[in-house]
Amino acid sequence: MRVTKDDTPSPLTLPPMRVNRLRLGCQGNKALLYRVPLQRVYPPPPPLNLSPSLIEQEVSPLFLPEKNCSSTNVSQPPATITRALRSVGPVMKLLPLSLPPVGTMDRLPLSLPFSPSDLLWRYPLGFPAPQQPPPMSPLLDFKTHLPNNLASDPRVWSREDVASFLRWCEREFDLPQFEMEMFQMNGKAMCLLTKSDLGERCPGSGDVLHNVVQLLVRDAQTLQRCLPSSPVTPTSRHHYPLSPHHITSQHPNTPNWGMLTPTATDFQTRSLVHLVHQGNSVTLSPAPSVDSQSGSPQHADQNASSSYHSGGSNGSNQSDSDEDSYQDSAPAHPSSSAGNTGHHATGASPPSTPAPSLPSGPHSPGKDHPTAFRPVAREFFPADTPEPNTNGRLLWDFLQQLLNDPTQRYTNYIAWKNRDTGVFKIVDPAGLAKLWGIQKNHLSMNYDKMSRALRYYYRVNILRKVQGERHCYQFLRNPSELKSIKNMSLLRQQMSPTRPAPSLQAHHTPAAHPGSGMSIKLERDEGEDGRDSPADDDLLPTDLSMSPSARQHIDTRMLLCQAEITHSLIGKINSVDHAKYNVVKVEGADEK
DNA sequence: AACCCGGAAGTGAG
DNA sequence: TCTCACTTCCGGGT
Repeated sequence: MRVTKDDTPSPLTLPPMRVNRLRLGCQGNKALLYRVPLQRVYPPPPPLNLSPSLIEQEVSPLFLPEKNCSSTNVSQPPATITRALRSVGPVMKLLPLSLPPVGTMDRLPLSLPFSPSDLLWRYPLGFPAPQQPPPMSPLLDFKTHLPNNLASDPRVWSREDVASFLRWCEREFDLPQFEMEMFQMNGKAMCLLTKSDLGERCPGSGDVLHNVVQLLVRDAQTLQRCLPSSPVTPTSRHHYPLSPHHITSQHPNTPNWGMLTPTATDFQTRSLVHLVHQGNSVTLSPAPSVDSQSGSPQHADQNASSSYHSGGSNGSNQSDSDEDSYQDSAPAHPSSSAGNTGHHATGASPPSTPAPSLPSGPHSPGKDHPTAFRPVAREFFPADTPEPNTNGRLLWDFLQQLLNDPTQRYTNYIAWKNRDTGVFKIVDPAGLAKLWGIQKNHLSMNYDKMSRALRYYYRVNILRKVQGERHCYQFLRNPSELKSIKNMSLLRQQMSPTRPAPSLQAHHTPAAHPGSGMSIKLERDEGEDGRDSPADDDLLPTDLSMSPSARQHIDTRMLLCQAEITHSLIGKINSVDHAKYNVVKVEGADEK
């Protein structure tokens, strides 16, 4: 579904903006938003729906301590405020708030991607937080399926609660029966068990259990930070003015991509289903795309019969980010800066095309505001899956966005040669590099450097060089896979402190998951370019820093296990969510 | 000369 | 402090 600007402000992403940031400060007793010097601002800033006035109304009473609030000290946000805001989690995440780069426009070779007024909808004034639920993870959704008697915080569970939880886990995750004698402990004690502890107590299920517990704990901690008497404490479930048109959810039959996107540990993410619970008039639309259903993402290898482009049933190869369906409202036109002859398509015009909803996070303005600031439902990966600020910040994602620009404004820089196979050509290497440099605020970027970054993608099978053709590369992953790469990367990051031990659960096989949209392939690159791409490359899809030799020492099983666990968890979450969806679903909402 | 490759070290954000 | 995704620089090859 495409949404017009009126409907949904498109938090744009491309190209980059270098703008002043707003920071929260205080003056006297009042909170202020003030600018801080030019900083790098990435396209999808987690929108913060704060306005000075509202901050005064809503925040000041609770968050503004008298101290630190000097009328003269406007140059730095009082740490207390910052902490206070941080303490409520992403809902009140500071920054970046983009403002029109007043004094910096001239430094922008590109026209701004949006007008100041655009910022109003990008960062609508208003303070939705009061009724906004705290950051949720998908787990919070399935958490509601915990046995009724269980508190959300496992640390307060009694011994009986623990037993109840374990039984529930057995059911929910198809785990082998736990030996209850091994869990004669209360919840607090259980939470203190390490992964290996749990592994010993329940071989084969320990890591799953550990992950679940840790996620619950983390959520509980997050909630604890959010709930206390803060103005952001959710007070109503009806705050989200979600209309059927603005939130899509996953069809129960839809592969897990929509739900998979938010990593199980992404606590800045609320699943769509959660939103469904928040607002009771949510229609899940549009119908899942073929891609989403397609289950197993396909590679775009030359010999792949399938289309690279499997991700886009609408005919556009939507990158993961594109699947977020964003579009810039008025993307800067590169041409002006990169010395290209690019057409000024929409320089000052409002987005005429559907606004891609940024992975701006669950707290994007759209979800918090009734009409004007609603997030755009993503066509293939429904609005539940905001991705934490990765859009446009990853090079491949950036390229995808340019390539998939609906109005083809960047074809002077980069263009598909064969969209179906993911082959594209960098038409203007220098110009593209410049754009990338702007995006990353590395103004000395050139093609040499950018191409080095591209070459790192060979290693992880995201890209390959098209032999014999200058400036031609090929995406080896379809959008779904790219999304999974991102997810896995995020998950890996988030779970890094508790990475699973290299144990492979017997029932977790590294096979593709039919219908899940996720497949863990051990496909080996044809190797025509001789790159080192061990079979497990796919398993570390985005770990660009790892040397090939180091990669060879990676315990593939561990990775598989991790992926499987992740998949299992998310799949469970998904299925639970679906079940819940069936309950909550608005009448008349057609699942098909 | 431009492109392409990949090693190595550094950077900055999270 | 660590990881990740680059960035920067480079020597070498085509």
